[in-house]
Amino acid sequence: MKNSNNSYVVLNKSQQEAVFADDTPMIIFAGAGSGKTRVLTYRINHLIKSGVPANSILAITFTNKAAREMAERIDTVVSGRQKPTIGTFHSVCARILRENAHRLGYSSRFVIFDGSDQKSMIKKIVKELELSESFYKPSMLVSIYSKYRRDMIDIESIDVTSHYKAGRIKIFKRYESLKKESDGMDFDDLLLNVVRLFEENPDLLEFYRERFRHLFVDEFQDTNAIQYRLIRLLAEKYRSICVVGDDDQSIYRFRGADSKNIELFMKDFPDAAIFKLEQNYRSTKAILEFAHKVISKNSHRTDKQLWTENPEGEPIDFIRVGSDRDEAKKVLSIIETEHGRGRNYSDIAVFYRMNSQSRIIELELTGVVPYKIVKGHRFYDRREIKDIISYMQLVLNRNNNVCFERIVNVPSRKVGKKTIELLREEALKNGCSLFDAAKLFLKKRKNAGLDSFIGLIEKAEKIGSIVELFDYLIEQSGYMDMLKNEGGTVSENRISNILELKNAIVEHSKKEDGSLEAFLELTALTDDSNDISEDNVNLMTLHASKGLEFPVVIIVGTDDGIIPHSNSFSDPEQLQEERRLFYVGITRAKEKLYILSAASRMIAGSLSGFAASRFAREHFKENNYFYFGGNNGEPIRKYW
DNA sequence: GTCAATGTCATTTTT
DNA sequence: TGACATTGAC
Repeated sequence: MKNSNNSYVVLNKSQQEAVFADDTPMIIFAGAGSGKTRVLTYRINHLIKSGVPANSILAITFTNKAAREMAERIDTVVSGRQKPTIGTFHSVCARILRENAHRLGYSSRFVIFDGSDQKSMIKKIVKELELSESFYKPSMLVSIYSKYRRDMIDIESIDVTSHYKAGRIKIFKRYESLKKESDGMDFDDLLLNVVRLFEENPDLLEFYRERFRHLFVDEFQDTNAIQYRLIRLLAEKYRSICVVGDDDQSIYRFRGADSKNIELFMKDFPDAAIFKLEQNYRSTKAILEFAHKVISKNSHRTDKQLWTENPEGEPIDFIRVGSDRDEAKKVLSIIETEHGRGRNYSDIAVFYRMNSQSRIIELELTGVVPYKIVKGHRFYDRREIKDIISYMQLVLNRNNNVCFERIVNVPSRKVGKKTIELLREEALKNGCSLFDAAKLFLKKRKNAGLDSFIGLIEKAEKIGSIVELFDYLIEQSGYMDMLKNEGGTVSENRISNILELKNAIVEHSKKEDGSLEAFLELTALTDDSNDISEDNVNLMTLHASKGLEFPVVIIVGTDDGIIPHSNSFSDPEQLQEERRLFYVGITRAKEKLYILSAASRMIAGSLSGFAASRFAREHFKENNYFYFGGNNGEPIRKYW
């Protein structure tokens, strides 16, 4: 077995202990870069070798990318045709639900609504109920509701004494019924419904306990209450469960992740064997020491100290410049310097706290240095892609009102607000979907555009091959023509995105389960499967950097108010999470780390001043000033 | 019903 | 800054 440096590796002592431990509940505390994926895959291979059927193993990862990586490393020679199930919580749950949707009153072709679907649904509901749009903000409602559901709070039980709460409850109820009507589930439903399914159907629970007799959970510190409940349900009987985590890398509290699940696990499985992986194989001593200084300021950590046999390495450069523009220029010059020293562009990554920071950096890099944004927008979130996918979803399930409304007038068929309003009334009256309402409507009134739309979808429903269906839809709907007529680079981009989607469909159709349903599921749950092959500088948020590593890392925006974000100032818990986020970013670096800070930047259209981040000031003592160094951006170097 | 111009508002992180 | 909604002219 080779590691990522392409040298032959063996397991160190603590790794071996974990890999070959008895099949009892176990928890592995794996520090950053300590080879946890290696341990996980070795252990899975070990189980298979010792006679466990590969297909009775379920490994849950945090991202689909991690799942793919792990799948590649599972020893297929040993497992033969059987394969372990590897996926994220959401994709595994979706699979379980497809097999049993009827028990919950869904069809097996139910649709998955992602975050932006949720937002637009809520927005529509607020309008429909004639509530104040400035008060009931979709994104806020989505997150409040998600929290309710994660905490398993029944909205019926909430007191509605205050009118704003009453409004919310109304919205949430309507949202629930809208989802049901459309035969759709959101991300929370995927998890909740599986828990419900298991708790209400002991036979099913038995079945899946048998099916997934051996459990592995990666990034355990980022599981939420429901996910933990699900794991416990499955694991209780056979108690073959291995969880891997690092409380220092818990950065998804805002999404309900609770590193207390680690304590809970140890309480629920008091006999769990505990392993610690503390040797780091990734970073230089300089980087690791800096990382440790940053994270050790947090309280309530499980005690551990990473160490490495790697060389001391280059010192960390802390660079403070005058403005965000200068910062971007500095990023460019660092990239050019590093590239000049013989590094590939793909060896370099730039991390930022928020997506909006990427723009100014892109401005400097475009045309000079090749770069790619790692899931800035997910590919499947792009407008043209969502449009086309909506077409396909509607073909699959004509009750999907959300999709119907999205595309009935794209490209323009002269079906505007007024017509849709009429269709809604019709649908309400007859208790049917918008699609069927449209058919009824057409019996009474002429509407050429709507008529052609209905015809388009009904014809499409008869097409068997998904590739043919795709071609039919983009051509006959007039979508391609619309883009071609628009002209301009934006439209050209959209066209090439659609062609890329076609590639994905062609690829998909060759797969074992090449169905349209399976494809649509992929689009809802997949993070960008972006080609790693090309030589690009990687740009991404700190969150997106988790699980990755790069020889050179540049962290920008290390200012008080950005990292840590100003929203966290008042909440010590939140502040600790920001520190962990910074720690995650630092520990991605293998050889060289640059920390950048700017004294002023444009935020939301206005210029504001920033002090260097407290996380940096603690260590780079020379920089106790609000502003220094002008625009020259000479690094302040710190040697340890 | 469409389009362009103007106005308003928000900015954390994501499966 | 720019995404997005609303307004007003055709």
